[in-house]
Amino acid sequence: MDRELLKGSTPILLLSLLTEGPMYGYQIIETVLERTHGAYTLKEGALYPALHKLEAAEFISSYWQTQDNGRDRRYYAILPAGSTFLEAKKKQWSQFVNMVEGFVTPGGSTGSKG
Amino acid sequence: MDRELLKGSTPILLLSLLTEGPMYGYQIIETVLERTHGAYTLKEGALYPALHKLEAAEFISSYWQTQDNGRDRRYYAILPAGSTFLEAKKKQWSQFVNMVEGFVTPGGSTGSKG
DNA sequence: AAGTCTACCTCGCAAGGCGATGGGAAGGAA
DNA sequence: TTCCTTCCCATCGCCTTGCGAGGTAGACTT
Repeated sequence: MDRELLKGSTPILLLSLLTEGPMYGYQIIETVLERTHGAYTLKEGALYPALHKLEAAEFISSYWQTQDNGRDRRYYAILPAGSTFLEAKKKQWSQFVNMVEGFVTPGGSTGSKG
Repeated sequence: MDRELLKGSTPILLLSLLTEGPMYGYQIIETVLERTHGAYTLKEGALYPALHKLEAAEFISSYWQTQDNGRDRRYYAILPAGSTFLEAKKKQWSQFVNMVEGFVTPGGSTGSKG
């Protein structure tokens, strides 16, 4: 997986994931790993800064939760503003994909959805 | 258009464009502008370094050509190695798109093509 | 006690796009 | 001639983002 391709798409990934419910960092990494069948390992050095940035922008919120074994985990949950932002990002995403595909397959569908 | 999304996709754009025939820098900028109906302006600060890098990697070659009016233009043409590279990049691209879409639409098609 | 797993986080680096800036030639207007 | 616009090339510093490496620490296993 080309890392450069990832740049800018991490917020979409994170926000989409959190739409399904609150998750904690380590869980996010594992989930991404599972769903991509090991193809993409979200790195901690990318995840945590991204999460913090999203929280600073008030697109997500976090709270610590203690497990039965006494360990604490920091959960992240999406906020309404985050959902709005996600929708906008999704539109940008499909426009972007359509644009690239338009060049890759000039004869094909330039795409009218989005 | 989110610039961060662009990172890493410029070589695909450039190589795809050059597959249609040799082009010069200014022409590439104009073509992208036209085809995206003004949505995406390929910046010179992104274009030329990318072109030079592609040439250094021997994926494209360049030659100066004098016009009727005496002005010189630097044309870029794709090389066989560039075509091979493009195909690999395209595969990466669709895998990447599939991955992101898999998260954006968890219930939808996780995608089996690519 | 040592090792492993979970779970958090930060730092320095590299890569790539952007805005700014600059050089220079052709062509038309004043 | 001078000025402006268009065409055409290119570089530089800045910013953002992902990555590898490193650090902290509690719980459980050996």
